[in-house]
Amino acid sequence: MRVLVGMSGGVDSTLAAHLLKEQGHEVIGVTMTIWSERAHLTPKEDSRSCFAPNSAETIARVKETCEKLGIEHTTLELSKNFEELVLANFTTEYLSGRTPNPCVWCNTLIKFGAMVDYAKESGLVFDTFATGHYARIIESEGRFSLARALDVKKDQSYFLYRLSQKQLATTCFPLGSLTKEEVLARAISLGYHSPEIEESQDFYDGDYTDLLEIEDKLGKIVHLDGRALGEHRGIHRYTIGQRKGLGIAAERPLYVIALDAKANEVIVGYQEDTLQHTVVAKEVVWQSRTSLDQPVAAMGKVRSASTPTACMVHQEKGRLVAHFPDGIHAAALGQSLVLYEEDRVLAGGIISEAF
RNA sequence: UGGGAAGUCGCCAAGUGGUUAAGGCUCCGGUUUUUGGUGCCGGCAUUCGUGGGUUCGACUCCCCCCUUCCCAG
Repeated sequence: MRVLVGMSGGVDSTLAAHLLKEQGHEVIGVTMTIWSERAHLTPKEDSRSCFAPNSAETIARVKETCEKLGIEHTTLELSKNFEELVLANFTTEYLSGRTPNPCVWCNTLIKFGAMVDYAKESGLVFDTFATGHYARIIESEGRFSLARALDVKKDQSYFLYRLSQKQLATTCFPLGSLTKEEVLARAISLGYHSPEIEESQDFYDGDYTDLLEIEDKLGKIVHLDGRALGEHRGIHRYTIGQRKGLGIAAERPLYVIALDAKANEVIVGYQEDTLQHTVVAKEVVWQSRTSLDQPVAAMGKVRSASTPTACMVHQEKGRLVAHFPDGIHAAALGQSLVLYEEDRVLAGGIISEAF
């Protein structure tokens, strides 16, 4: 089989490529660039984004690694797509008082979307696309569903839940059943791990508001009880649940409870005010199930870095409604609700309401 | 310029003769993290409105001045 592997130059993607080759596949490495359109924003020389590095040095390093692996390597320029499909939405969402998750959209639209298409158009021949993501794909009865990685601590299925059946059918995650420790140990023994090959791969390693290019728009910071407590420089600088950066010295810490785009106000309250029990998500992507006839028990995640929480979920028109008996804190509109049954992702969507 | 009260870190606020001048909030740094955010860890007044005085020793007692607030004008 011919496999195209998304390479960042990091330990994970490098080992993924190595494992595929070891399994006897014909492997091609690919790296995409997505920042050219906004090159002027590059905050650091070595800024990288997933397997979309910013600097020529990083790409050179990836090529070196591929040589070492004995595989071909190609770089694809996707910054226009990234700009139009991810960054434009990123900005619109923030202006609307929501908190977008660019990685979720980039994965389905760019990385596993436009880039794969573009790779084929540019003449690369491959059957499957692979990445170093920690997630698994389970096939049963002709249906593919995304599942958590065996190493739950490193699981990245939250960022991948929007992948379609078509995408999952031609994707594989070689690291899905390995732990980070195993990956690291293996990479070190193979000589693929060095100080230059850093682990961290950020979406953007500057201040995200730089990407927005939105003018400051002064407004009020208002407490739930109606008191005006201070001023803000624009609602796009805040996210629901945020504590830091309000600049208001109160008796207790204050958290952002809501963002009112119309009134240009940031609504704040105390920690207990962030507690919610119901989350509604739209733009649903079904994974292990295709619909819900009746409520089912599931584990729900409302943000990437949080442990799944027990909930009852049902379908209401095209939306998912999850009820969390024990409550959750500050689900931010625009982030994703991802539901799990055991290890499998049941479905997920964009949070449109939480209360 | 009559009467009363008060001035301790950016904000709030303990401390009333001998403390390393609490604590909370804000802020800053680190950590966690392929978004944002949370959480966690750490940092943050040699100085108590100013100037004198009493005392072995004062943020704590006394006096002047400055400032603020309340009442009366």
